[in-house]
Amino acid sequence: MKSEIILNISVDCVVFGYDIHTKSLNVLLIKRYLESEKMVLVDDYVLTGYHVYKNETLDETATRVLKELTGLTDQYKKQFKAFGDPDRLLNPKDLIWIKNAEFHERTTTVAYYFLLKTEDVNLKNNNYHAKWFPVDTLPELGFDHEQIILEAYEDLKVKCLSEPIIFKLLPDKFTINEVQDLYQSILGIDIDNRNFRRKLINKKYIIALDEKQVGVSKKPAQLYMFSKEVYDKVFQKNYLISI
Amino acid sequence: MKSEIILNISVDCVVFGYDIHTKSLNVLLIKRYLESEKMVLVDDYVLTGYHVYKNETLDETATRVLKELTGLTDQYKKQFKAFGDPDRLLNPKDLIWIKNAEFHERTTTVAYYFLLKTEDVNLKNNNYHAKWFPVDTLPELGFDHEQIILEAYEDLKVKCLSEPIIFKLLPDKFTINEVQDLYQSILGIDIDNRNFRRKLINKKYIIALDEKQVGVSKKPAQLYMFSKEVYDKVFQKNYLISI
DNA sequence: AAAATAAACGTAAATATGACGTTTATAAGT
DNA sequence: ACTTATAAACGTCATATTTACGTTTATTTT
Repeated sequence: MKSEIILNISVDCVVFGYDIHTKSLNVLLIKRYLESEKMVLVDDYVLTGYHVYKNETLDETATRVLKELTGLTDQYKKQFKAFGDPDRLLNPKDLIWIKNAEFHERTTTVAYYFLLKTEDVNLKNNNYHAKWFPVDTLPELGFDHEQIILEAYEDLKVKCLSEPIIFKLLPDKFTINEVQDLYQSILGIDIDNRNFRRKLINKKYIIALDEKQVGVSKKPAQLYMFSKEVYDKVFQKNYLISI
Repeated sequence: MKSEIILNISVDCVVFGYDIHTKSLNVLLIKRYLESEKMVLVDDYVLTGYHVYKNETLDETATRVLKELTGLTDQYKKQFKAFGDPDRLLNPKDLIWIKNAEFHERTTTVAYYFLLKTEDVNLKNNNYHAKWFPVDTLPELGFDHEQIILEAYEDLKVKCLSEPIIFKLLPDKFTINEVQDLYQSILGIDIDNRNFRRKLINKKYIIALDEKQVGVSKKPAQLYMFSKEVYDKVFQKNYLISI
């Protein structure tokens, strides 16, 4: 039996948003819907994604998908993995049926993650029932999207230890303790504040500002910024992290 | 003007092979050929790759492609990036023509790299004119394959500093100096032998064997092995490499 | 003015690193 | 049997980093 296969290529986006107030790392998810005449909602969540347009690069698709959902452009994004199992979009019960069909669709998705601040996203009037979920308490997810999120999260954990992407999740001006809270949220560990503080302040690319917190009800903390210029200069040499 | 687009999905494989004797990290390339009636060779090289079969996962395609070229199975492989620019397979001169065509093909490729020992590959009687090239002196490459190789190499450089993948490129029993030579080849740096030696020997997962080199014309070196079991135990805790 | 508290500073021991000098075991040559 | 050449292996010291804690300070609230 000869059976046709219809290939699709899509981009799925894991949008990580950090909430500096609740100190939680979240993922932005939308309600799954069936693509019939009307949008019929299903009772689980999925990542946002879309198929790749004709003259579009994969990066451009990812950027478009993020903009459509959040209105944001120019956010940190990283392509981290392609998912292409033949049956990745099917429920187990559909499998027997599909094996005998005359054709079936197959969608390979290239997965990206974005790093941004939850406060930068306005979820009012969005058409997707989009909602933030803490990365450690995800809802039921459609397709293979739970796996995609978990792999994105793993990549983020590793990457945040070797590159200064953490600062994409923080405001331009931040306190040392806010950085520590963020590391603790992402990695799920406790860090000694006194050692962390010393280590971070000693970095040349962490620059103390002439400014302190305002509107806090305790001793206001010193504000710092991250200098990408300094970072890039410093790290031209330091290839040998360990071995 | 309405124009059709034909989607293809392929897997391309960057096969890294380390030659312990010449101490060089190589990439296995084949001659590019035109898919007309007969195989017409072109004067540049490309990676091995193939389209993804109907019921195949991406990983399975990569495994199949490696086996077809080298006969090898069970080698370390890593999917590291998808390349999907709309015109990535075209020469610049084709671009004007294609923009007005009624349809054009577009191939998204999911790129993998493999780590293995050159000596494990038998290149006699291969149908692809396959040849090893040192990673720092690549020949002219077709399509966007030079970029793919360079990105694979970058990924390898970073990854070999944080994970023990280096040992996939060495025989089961190796000397300290062989490990040093390999790091130096990959990273393109010089490492102090005395410090490197101390550091490596202190790792719990580097295990001294009851064996020495044979057939060398100098003092024969102690042989060691890498223990994945010990490594996995040790690194359950050590999440915080730095920060 | 006192209390509460997060921010910020300090210290000493242990460990790791970087930059070197020295000794040793072996095969090959005499 | 001795010497030589050479890669392998070991040693040292100063400096830097990490770990595990204790203490002080600046600010707001009571």
